[in-house]
Amino acid sequence: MSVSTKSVSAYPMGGSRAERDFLKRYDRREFLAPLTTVDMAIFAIIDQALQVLLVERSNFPAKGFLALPGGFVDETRDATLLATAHRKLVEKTGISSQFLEQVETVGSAVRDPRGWSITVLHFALIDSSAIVPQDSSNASSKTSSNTSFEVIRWMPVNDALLADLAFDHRDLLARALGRLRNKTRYTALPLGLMPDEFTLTELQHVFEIILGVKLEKKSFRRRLLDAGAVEETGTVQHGVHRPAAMYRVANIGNDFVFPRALEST
Amino acid sequence: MSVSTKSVSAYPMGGSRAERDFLKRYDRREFLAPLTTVDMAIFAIIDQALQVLLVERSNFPAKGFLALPGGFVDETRDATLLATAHRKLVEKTGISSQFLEQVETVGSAVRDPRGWSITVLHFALIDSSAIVPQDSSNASSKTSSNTSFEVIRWMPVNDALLADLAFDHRDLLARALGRLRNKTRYTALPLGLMPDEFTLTELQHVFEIILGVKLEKKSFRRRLLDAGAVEETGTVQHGVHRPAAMYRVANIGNDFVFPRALEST
DNA sequence: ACAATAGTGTCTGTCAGACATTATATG
DNA sequence: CATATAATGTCTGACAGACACTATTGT
Repeated sequence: MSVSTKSVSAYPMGGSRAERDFLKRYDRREFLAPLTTVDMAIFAIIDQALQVLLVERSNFPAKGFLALPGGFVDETRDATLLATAHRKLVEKTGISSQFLEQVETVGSAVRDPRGWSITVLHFALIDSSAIVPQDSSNASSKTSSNTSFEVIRWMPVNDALLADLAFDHRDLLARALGRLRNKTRYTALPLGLMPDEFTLTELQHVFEIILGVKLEKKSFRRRLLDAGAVEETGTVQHGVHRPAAMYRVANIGNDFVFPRALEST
Repeated sequence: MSVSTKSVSAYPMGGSRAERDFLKRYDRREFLAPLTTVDMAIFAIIDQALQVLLVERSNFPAKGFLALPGGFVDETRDATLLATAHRKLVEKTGISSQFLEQVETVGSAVRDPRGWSITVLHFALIDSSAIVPQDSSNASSKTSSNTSFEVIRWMPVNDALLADLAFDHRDLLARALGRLRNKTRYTALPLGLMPDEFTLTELQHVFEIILGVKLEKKSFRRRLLDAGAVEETGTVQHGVHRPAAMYRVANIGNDFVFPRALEST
């Protein structure tokens, strides 16, 4: 009740002399902030299974354990948290992806033995056929906290959920996977896992792998075609029997949120 | 390919001597982490409008500007990020709420003049009739970064979205509001804004205030009653005309996700 | 009795599920 | 031409929207 909206000018333009003095004297190093990292659950379909990229930690803590790739914000290179996540993705896979999003942020006093720590968890979906094998000695895989090599390994998510991962990474993986599964029920998100061209049957199989249930062919095609999420390339894929029309992702970047979820039961 | 799942024991149990040595020598103070805060968009229905709690900043930077309440993780008191958010809520309103959730985390080099900063944005829904006016001199409103009083002010969200808020708080408010509006379309989330007892007409009005559209009475009642989200208290509210049955929230803590969204158009 | 609000009956439209049917390749 | 897979036709069921209708109170 004491501040009128009109009485203040837009922040941060200008800045009073007092504010400038404050900022000149301010030194972040005087304050202890939680250890903050960005962790990635990078998914791809490999050998007809949903797999997640893990790294073997080459440094303490949890040295030798498998972990989700991640690292610290590089203040000189990353303009935003999404940029940090994107950088991590490219470092590990050599490719970029439109299908990169924040899942949630987990922070607690006990999740890392170094002290109160926070991780901003993201997931990324990639087309496994586009992966560029990363040289382990690649300088870009070094981070401010890690100057050694990290061995990359893909593992089926069902195995990874049973493995002893570093820190709370099994829980983080479960959260990322939960988000992916949920969004698969009401969006066209799994398009992010497909190669440039694919058949609708192949796309349906990917949905089925993620959800762990069989889907109705007719409903599935109707949804995606009516929404304009995919478009025919004009070519066909010849197999042993009737050839299948090839499709590509249409209107990439669109979200394709469907009005009802699949398998609501 | 080089690490067998079986070859590692569960983390963090045990911990090798080398790991213990590493942790003994490790000092977080040597690393510069982004400035990390938890910010809150606390919503309530006041005067038939959706309002948000703002504070007038009493310290630099952005001194004098209105801002979403927030602050640093208190490593000695907060076990998790949710605990930090909950503590902030209680400090500002004097009450607790089951309807407190993380929205997203925003981080960039430019959002705070002190340097690379991150905020973990949450929203909370409260029953305005339960608010305990907080003494401005309440010691618990002091944080490690702020030892002065903060003036609390409720403002209709539509006004707040046009006001000059500190930092990027107008954007944060828009994000929290977007989440609230979206979830209002397919969950029973606005129950968090209701008093202990209410009529279905009152509840419908709250939904309408949030969404900014009129809803169909029959559909609205059918949804909530069929889902078991509310239950009759057995009492009625006498007004000028036909009395209305009073309801309370049923199965609090349940999420009540509906199979279809409202006003999908 | 009338005005105003609470509450119900019931029809329609949309879209996912089920499943039968037709289409088109290859061997 | 037999068979496997691709692709379509069409009926059903669940549930939101529309809106007319009935119910119950105070004045």
